[in-house]
Amino acid sequence: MEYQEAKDKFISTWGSLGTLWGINKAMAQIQSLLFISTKPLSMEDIMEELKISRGNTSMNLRQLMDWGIVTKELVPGERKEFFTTEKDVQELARHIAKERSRREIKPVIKVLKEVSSIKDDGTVKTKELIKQTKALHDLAETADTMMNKIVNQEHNWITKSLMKLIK
Amino acid sequence: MEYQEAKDKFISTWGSLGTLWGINKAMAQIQSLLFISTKPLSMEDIMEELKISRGNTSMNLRQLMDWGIVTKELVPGERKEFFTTEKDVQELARHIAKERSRREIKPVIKVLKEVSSIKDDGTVKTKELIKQTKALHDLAETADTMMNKIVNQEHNWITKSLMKLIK
DNA sequence: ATAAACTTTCAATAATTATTGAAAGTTTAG
DNA sequence: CTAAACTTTCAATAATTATTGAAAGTTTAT
Repeated sequence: MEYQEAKDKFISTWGSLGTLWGINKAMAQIQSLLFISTKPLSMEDIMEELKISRGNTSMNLRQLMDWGIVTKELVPGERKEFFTTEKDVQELARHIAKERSRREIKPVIKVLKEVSSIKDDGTVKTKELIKQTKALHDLAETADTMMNKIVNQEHNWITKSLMKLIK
Repeated sequence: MEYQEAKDKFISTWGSLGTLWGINKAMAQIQSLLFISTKPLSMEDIMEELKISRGNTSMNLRQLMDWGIVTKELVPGERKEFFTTEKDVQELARHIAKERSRREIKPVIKVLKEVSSIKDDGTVKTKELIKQTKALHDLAETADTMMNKIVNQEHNWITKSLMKLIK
């Protein structure tokens, strides 16, 4: 496999994985492109490489910046803006996990808390609703806490310790 | 908050969270409904409660069965089929994690492996592609392995140990 | 065997989500 | 100040994904 083929394969695979971390295809592809680029890219570069429109590029870059995984770079002597993504996978994972937790998981945990706290009117169905949503709440909260802690550790420390623990 | 309101809130919230674990709205809502039901439900029951068509119900129940989180129940003396979902959250999480890993994460890891194994032609951009996809490969593999192991443990054991470790 | 009870399939349609492109907005150089 | 270089916005459109409903298929009771 040659460079170009490998590059295309990476971008399209990583792009389609976007759903897994809750972002759309264009966003994921832009991030991929930046991730393997050896230098900051301009909007022009990105449009050209991915064959997407200016508007699309602009909107998705903005979202990537909102997620905190892409930043504007000022290149001296250049008028236009350049972009780079976080290059360290560990740091990238940290940002993504933190954002997903904030945007999606925490709000759900809140609802589960509310629902599981309704007053027990003594009926079987109410008891079941309370019991099951409570179980889900506890699971979601534990998972969320764990994920955030794991992802905030030093890479080697956590991998080593966990692997040892789990093996 | 009364039972009905709490129930509706739970079903719609959990339903919209479907994307987080890679399933569609109807699928997630059917699963939610079964999850808090005190008895197995028929297709008729589900259609009625969620106001969705017979076809939609049938297709989504099938998918839930493919995921291994919903099973057919035979009710003696009844002609139609009844459905139940896994009621234990731990077991539910295990199934979901296992399926997602198999369907989405493993294939991506495979591609990352291929891409990161292209021959180094000595150019800077090839070196960067190899380096970055390799880092991503290692991260994805570690995360996948960890997730699967964690989710396959006894509930209390893992929660206690991990919490102690991470605190 | 056949009719009723029930489930599945799938082409048509609806709903949602992503993308374009051109106009409006902003910044900088001269 | 103003024209050129560049970015953002957003209504229109395209692409994708979900949903319906009725016909076809299957199972069971008589």
